[in-house]
Amino acid sequence: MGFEFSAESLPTSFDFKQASERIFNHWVEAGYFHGNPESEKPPFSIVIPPPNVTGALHLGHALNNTLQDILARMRRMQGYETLWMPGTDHAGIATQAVVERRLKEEENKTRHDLGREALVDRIWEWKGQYEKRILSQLKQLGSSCDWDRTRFTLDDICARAVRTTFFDLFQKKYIYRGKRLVNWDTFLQTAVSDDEVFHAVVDGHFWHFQYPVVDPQPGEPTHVTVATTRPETMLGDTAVAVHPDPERALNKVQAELESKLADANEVESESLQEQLEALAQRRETVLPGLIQLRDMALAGRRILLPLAEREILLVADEWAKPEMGSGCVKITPAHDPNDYEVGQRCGLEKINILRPDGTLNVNAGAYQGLTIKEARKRVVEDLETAGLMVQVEDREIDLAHSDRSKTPIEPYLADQWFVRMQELAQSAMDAVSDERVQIFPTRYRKGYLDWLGEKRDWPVSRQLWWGHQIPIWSYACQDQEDLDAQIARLEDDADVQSGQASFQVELTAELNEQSRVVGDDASDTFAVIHVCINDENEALESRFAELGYIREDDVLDTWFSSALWPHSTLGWPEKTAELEKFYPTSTLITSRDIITLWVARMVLMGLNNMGEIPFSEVFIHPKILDGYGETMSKSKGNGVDPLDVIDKFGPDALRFGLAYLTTETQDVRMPVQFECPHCESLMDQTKKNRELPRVTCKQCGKEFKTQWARKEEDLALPSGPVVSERFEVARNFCTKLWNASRFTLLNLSGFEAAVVAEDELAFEDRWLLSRLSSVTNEVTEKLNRYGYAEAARAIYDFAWDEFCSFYIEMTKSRMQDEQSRPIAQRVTAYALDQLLRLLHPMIPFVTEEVWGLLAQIAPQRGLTAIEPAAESIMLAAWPEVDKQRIDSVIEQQFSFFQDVLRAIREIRSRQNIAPKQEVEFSIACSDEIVELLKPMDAYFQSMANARSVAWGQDVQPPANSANVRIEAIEVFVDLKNFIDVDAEIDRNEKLLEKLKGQILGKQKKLSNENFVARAPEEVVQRERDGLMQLEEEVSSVEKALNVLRGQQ
RNA sequence: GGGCGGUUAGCUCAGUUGGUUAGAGCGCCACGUUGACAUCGUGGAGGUCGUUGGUUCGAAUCCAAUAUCGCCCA
Repeated sequence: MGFEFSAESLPTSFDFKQASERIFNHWVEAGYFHGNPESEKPPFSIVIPPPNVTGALHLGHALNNTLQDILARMRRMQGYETLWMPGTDHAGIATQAVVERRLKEEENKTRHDLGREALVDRIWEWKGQYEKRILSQLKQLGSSCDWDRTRFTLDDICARAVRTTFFDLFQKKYIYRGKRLVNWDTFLQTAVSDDEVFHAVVDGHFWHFQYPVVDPQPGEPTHVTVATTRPETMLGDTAVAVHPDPERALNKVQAELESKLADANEVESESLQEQLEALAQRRETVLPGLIQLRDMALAGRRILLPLAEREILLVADEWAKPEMGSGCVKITPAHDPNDYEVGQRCGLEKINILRPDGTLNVNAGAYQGLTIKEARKRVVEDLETAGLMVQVEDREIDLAHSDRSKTPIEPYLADQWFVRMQELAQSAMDAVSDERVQIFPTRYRKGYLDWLGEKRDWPVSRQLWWGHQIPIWSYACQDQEDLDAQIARLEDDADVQSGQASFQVELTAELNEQSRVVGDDASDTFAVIHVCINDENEALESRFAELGYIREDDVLDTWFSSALWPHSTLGWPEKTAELEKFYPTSTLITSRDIITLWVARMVLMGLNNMGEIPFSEVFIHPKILDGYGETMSKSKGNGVDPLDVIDKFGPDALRFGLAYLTTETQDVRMPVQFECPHCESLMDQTKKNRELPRVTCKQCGKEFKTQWARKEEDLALPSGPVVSERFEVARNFCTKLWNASRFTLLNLSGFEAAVVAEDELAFEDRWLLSRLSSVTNEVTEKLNRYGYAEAARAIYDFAWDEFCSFYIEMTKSRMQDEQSRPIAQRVTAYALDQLLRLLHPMIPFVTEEVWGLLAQIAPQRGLTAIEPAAESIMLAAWPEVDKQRIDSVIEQQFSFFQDVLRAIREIRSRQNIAPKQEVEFSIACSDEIVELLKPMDAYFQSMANARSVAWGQDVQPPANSANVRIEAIEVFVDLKNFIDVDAEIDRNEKLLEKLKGQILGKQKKLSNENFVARAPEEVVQRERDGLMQLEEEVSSVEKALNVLRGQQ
């Protein structure tokens, strides 16, 4: 037996920088990450929530992927054929916007200067760059994805799945075209989604003007007054609304004000009082008029829209607020979301007055061709000229802006493709209701079900160039004859008959009748025929093009392709071996903001395409917030790059730290710091300094750059990474594990594997094995239920407090002893082996490294059976719980030992006795406990430098002593001449006070008849026992005090 | 406006079905380096569990109201 480790060959900390890449490459090359569809093992599969290629990964991604990897690695060790499918998402609008913005910044060009093809090429370049970066980040994290299978939502395989799905839905008549109010960016000429809109307060005006009533009867008002911040929209007005029951509405407002007044303070009540008075006045002056107008509305009376000289309706709708302004409101359904709703409720026409570029269209009459700004000016002038302008107020306006172009958003009615959700949504609701799909934590079910329950049709068009172009070719028919001819031709078409293509007719007139949209181009079209083609088929596509069919420009919502992810990545619509083996997938791990956008849609698409749910469990994990409770983001500057954390603390520390934080209920707050690149000191990030391009270090006074650096002089500075101290715990833990391993390796010289018989085990061996079994059970169960933090805590506490602080300390003497060494070595090697396996899913790198080292000196090991160590810890079996080993008696006994040890240490500490100074102690306790503790005698020596002098019931305190009582055990430390009497008196007096307080509390409880009568017998008994115990303790403290006082 | 969640030590978080006067890590204080580990060891100080009311013999825990912060939806 020649091999042994030397202290020199094993550094005192794990060099992750040197080891990570080597270890990871080895795993990849050995093919451990590969999911084999031909395997006989039971499957376990996860699809990655594909990170989008807009930018690099942040800490939220690191968390998401760590959690997936922990499960994947555990399942692999448990003998499952595991597939973790990686990939990225094209993220239509976000990615295109980033590239367009750069194009503008760097070349001062718009996408129109480049054209569709060239722009898309640019975006592919961007994608290539960021995908590479993202995949590299995932790999540095240690993600055990099957990298050979990496997919992208816009690659050929995914594209085919999208095309097939769209065609299927089209055939099922789930796809239709309709109008929808979108956030229109007139600068970029595209719709942007709600979350790409920001609101900013700007200075504006509030114009009040009058519309004449058509044929007013005697006693009726001749005009109604309306107000708006956007006067030009009046050209698209189709109604004026008044509240259907203005009196009731005012009563309600009054009641609310009064109830507020009831419990308002003085300052508030003054203003509330004023509001109430104004309301009362309003009842006098405004209410009668509103009631009259309401009646006129019900009678179907009309208003004359000035300038346009059109008659519009007067309608009754709750959107009108009788407590505000004139109580009447103009309605422009095609250009305001609230008015759109009113339009839907009241069946109003929706008149679009805008062109995509933000100039006015033919519906604006004389104002056609003007920009919005010009039109506003002219409309205001013309209303003034007509004597209809009543008042102009200056007002701050909360205006929606496009995040992309920073220009104001115009609500705009646009053609959009929709997916009909009635049946699809129901199927996805059923899957969760009957628990084929389980969502954890369960509280997220409600949001999922509520959202799907609305069954709102899904608008899938995006006015972009980057994405899956909608595979529809449309033909506008001029009249019935044209339509009939086209239909006849299509019905005869061989490709239509063979199911390669499918068509739908959209009758424009009918559609316009339904929603009464007045557009600027639709009026002369009789009907539109839409043809959908089921696959990339250039011949077929160009044949339709030649027939005058025009391809839809828009692309599909990114979520459309992500919705197919669990089956598209496995090769659908081909019937692949992968689908057969790994679909449905086992679990989905994601964050809560996309439960509806993504999770719900995967369920319904999985059911539609595969006839089966895409996954049986969903785990929703917390979000990572900064120290102020704000979500981390690049744009705020409070984001942490996982690579910075990995660089500073190592991948294992990042992973363990994240797992340790993943509790069920809470989001994670993570205060972040800048690390000064000059002196390495940390500086708290504040709301102020996180926005600066350069920051001055408070420690050394030197400057460093941040992510905001743009100017050359800033960029020249070294960069200060953003990190968080919260990973220190995890880093320290990894180092602790490394050093415990190091100790073990150094003490395994001459190790020989052999079965260890039960009676060969020392007391502490049996204790450790008992604890190990309990912890194995706990870790396994917690991870099965996504209890990451609980599992991490359990294994952390065991490894640190039990394995290191006690077991290893106790083996130190055994390792020096020829006789006891072999058993101590075998148990230690076994325990370390098991501990490494339990930790491997969370901290794969350091465990793999130690595993390899352990194999050098203990290539075969085990307790009841000797087995050769697997070549990699990834191939090692997950520890089994050995229930036989769990021994509560031993654990109880061991805790007595720990208590006594702690008591001696405590006395040493409070008496300020130098560690090198040996002390003598005696223990007064029952014979049974003596029997238990006496075998541990040597450990009191080695772990507290204390020598026992007396044991048993008759032990009397030495003359100069300090004592600690633990239940029925009293520990005396003989202090001889170095006693600090005052310190002891002080401490005993404090203790006495505390004990008396506790006794008082218990006495009070027990003298409460209700308690004795109603509380369960065992609880009462526990109180009685506790009281007795306390009284005994008081008497020993009093005794000790007497002795001490005698010595003063 | 609706839904969900948080509020426990200076900081970040645990706290099973209600049952001894509430725990951890970091930070703080004191002491300590000849050999696994100073990214460490030993000991200590530190909390009327957001507020108010209720249920109960008993509430951090259950109920109601309220404040405040966050997220989602409209």
